[in-house]
Amino acid sequence: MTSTAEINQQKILQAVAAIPKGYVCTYGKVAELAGLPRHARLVGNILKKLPSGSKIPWHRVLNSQGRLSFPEGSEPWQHQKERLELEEVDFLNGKINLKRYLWEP
DNA sequence: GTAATGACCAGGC
DNA sequence: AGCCTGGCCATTA
Repeated sequence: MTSTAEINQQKILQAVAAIPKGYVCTYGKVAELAGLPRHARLVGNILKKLPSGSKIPWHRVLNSQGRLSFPEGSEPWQHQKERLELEEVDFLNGKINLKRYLWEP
């Protein structure tokens, strides 16, 4: 079915997949890069439903505060943090320095 | 059809 | 720093 989500999902996933290794992006930016301004929320909704094993680097997507969108200390939070650290993204005080790692084309 | 929810954001206090 | 509000849009009940 060619629902809106179907199309937007591809655009958003494509935008997320375009984030280079070692960089991160915010939800708002991802939506904007996908050609869907102000769809930040939709990005979260889609990533949430994303099947595990997907090749989408969802861990490179953060909220505008440079923090992970999960409660600090939770399982998915640790998982995402770990993945980012493997890509040379450093955490300072539990937050990421967006000035340094934010990907802006 | 309406109402509530969400891995959000920016602005105001 | 924090918390609340309005907005945005798709999904879900």
